[in-house]
Amino acid sequence: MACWLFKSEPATWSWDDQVARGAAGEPWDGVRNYQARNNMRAMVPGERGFFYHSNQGKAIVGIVEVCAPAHPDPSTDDPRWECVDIRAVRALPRPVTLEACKAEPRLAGMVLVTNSRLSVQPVTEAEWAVICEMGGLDGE
DNA sequence: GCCAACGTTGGC
DNA sequence: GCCAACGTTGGC
Repeated sequence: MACWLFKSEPATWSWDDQVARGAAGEPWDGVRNYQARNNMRAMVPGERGFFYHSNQGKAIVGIVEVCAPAHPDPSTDDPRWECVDIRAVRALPRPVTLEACKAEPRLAGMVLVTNSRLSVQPVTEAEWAVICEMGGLDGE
């Protein structure tokens, strides 16, 4: 199973907003970047991702699950754009900051570190495990 | 608030 | 198809 990372500015859509949606989840709409869209197209329901707060917080704060495969983005009529739905799974006991990721040698190749502008990113299994450990989870 | 990095657009 | 101009993102 592939792992992912979703970035959001908390002022626009925060982890708390995501949690408030509960099991119904929320379309991850508004993405207007081909690489990010392609990543969402590759997602399969049940796969998990990290939820990252950009700008304010700059930390991975929770884990989400893809609950609907890619479908047309409801926020536009442009057929080029698609999105998946995600739902909150759990918060990380300890948020993992961008600073901490940069300081961890095992995460040197992580997209969040090397291309911070990509809003929907792939995460390797190894990176997933390291961040779970840093965040206070044994594995997930 | 600044600015560097990056992606997209559009003229040629 | 190239590339300059522009807009946006996001760390600092």
